[in-house]
Amino acid sequence: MSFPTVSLQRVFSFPLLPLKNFNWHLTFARLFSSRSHYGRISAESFYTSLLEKSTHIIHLRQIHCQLYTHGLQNNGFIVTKLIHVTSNLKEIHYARHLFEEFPDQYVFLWNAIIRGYSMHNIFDKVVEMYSRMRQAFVSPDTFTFPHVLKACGSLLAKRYGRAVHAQIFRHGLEEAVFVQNGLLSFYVKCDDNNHARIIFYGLKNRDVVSWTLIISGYAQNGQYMEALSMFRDMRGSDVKPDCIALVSVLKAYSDVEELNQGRCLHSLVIKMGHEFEPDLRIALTSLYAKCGQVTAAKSLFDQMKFGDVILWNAMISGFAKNGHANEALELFTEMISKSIQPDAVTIQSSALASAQLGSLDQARWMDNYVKNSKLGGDVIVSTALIDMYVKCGSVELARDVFNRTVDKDVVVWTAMIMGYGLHGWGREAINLFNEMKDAGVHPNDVTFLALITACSHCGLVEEGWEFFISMKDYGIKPCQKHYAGVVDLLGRAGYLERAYNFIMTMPVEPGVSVWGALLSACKIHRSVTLGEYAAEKLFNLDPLNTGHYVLLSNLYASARMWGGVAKVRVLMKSKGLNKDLGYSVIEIDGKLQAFRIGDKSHPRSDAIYKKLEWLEMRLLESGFAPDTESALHDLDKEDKEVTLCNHSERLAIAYGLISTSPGTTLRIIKNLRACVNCHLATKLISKFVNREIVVRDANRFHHFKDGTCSCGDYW
DNA sequence: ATAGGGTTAG
Repeated sequence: MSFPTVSLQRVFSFPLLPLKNFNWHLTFARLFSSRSHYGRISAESFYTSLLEKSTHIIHLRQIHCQLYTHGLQNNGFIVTKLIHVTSNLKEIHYARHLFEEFPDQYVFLWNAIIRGYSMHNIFDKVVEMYSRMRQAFVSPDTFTFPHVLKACGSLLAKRYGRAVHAQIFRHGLEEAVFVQNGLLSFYVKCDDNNHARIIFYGLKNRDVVSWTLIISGYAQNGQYMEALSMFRDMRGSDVKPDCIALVSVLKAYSDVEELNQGRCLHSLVIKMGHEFEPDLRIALTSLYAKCGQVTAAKSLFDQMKFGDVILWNAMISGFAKNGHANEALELFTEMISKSIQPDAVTIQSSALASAQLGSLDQARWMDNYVKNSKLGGDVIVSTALIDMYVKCGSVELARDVFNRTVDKDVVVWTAMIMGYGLHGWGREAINLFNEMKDAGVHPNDVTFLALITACSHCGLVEEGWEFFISMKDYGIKPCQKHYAGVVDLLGRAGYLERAYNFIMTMPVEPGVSVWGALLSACKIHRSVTLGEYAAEKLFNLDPLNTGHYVLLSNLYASARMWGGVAKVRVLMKSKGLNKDLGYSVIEIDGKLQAFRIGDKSHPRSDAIYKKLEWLEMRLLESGFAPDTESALHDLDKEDKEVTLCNHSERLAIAYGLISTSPGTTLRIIKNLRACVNCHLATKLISKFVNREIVVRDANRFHHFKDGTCSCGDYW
């Protein structure tokens, strides 16, 4: 069979296209020199070369026209190639046009158009074309199935995928490793590990892709042990892991925060000479960051000269998740200054960092940045912004973001419900929940957690209890957090016995969060015996958590049991634990200023203390009588700080008063829970200085105004 | 011409 040929003379007589970056003469010269037969080359190789150099749709249209000029429009080889290049240039509609006008499409043409849709993730079209192909009685081959299976997996089209599996079987392709890996990938995406395993063990020749698929399949399902034992099996086989396989295993280690195993894999990476592979760098950076090894992560990050967005994201989220909010935000601005385009994930992590910082100015800046970027429409970005505004003290601005979010999913609704709850607006939370149901969005487990917490924060005991009971109507099984939420709801309201009985009827073993909620309720209501019981459980379950010891100590102190206080102190010393020092942060002109108890480090210290004296005087005039606990004498200095409330909050208020114009809202963030005395004092202060004071404590928000607090003294 | 991985909200 002889291919149609095009003489070079005729080629040169084509009208040459005046296009930039497209040197026809050079193309011909290259063709010419690579041929032994001067003058004549096959049309196939000529157009292949031409198409490989095409960079614009205009080139393709011209080539398409030329095919007609030379009667080559029905040359399957060339048109297939044309469809390929057209798809590569994202001109999928034009590719489809080329396909449709071709007479008698055969398997090559079908594969080309299916590939085109597949590579641009237009999966419903992949399935549509595959169905049409079968209706046309064209037999799919080993090149068709991988695309079709990818589409089925991405669409989670389980039934269709099973049918495709059957067709693969009928075509006798059970030995084709590409097709079988496609099936493996399909079952992994559909969370069907049983079938994935059957395919994997049925494979005669497993390649590195098969191994990677089965490992990441287990990891995605949370079956980390199986994933890692698969990796061991792989090491025992004759298939050598490549970069992608190593990245998958590293991810499994980072997800379970297995730092030591991860380190071993790091040395394997070095041994195999992959340490400078960018993708492995990212995986390693992420591993160290997730395991809290921020310094190690940063040094890996710094060694990368040309990092892409994902590397920056890994580092920013690593900082943000480990409480290094400032470093995270510094990286974010550095990234922008280096003209690396942030994406939705970058915003997410940076918004998380802003939320931790608690600075409303910073939050507004992030919001503005998003508004001016193309990322505003992203639901995940909106959710992150809502949570950020909520944690920076502004439910109103959070609501603005919420209102302008189109296509609200359950996570956005839940974030907003949670926001209302955090600020003590339980009724608004419940109303929003009803709106959400009216909008046809189904609540999930986190939604109910948000509702129970919201009710708990403002004493809506029966409402909260009803939400807990109604979970089963939605087919949602409560987990530890829900049980802890209910214990908090009941206990905080003073129903300690009901809370205890509730714990006793739990179908699962109560965990740290449940006992912690009970102990904290016991502290509020000074129930020593039950509190000691809860503390004992906590010391067994979680012996190194400072918070539990402090709670018990405070419980003893509130009941004036100084022996108990001393006992806890000794216990803590024996475990080498120290109390967290209290501090308060206030934002003035976008700058955060932290104060500790008795802090005199600020340059304006004299003025601050003068204002503080004035505040104390006015407080006494307003009838502020510190709780009698304040007169405690049996406590050492440190215990007094905690019991009396550390005065950092009042220092921050004093600084705020002298640094802002009258009427400005003061926004304060503290690391510990609000104490009784400070809460009372701040209420009074808000009245006589005529300011709104917003305080974020370790647990929730308080809005002080006109002598009252939004929490209704219930926290 | 076809398959696997890395960042990810409440």
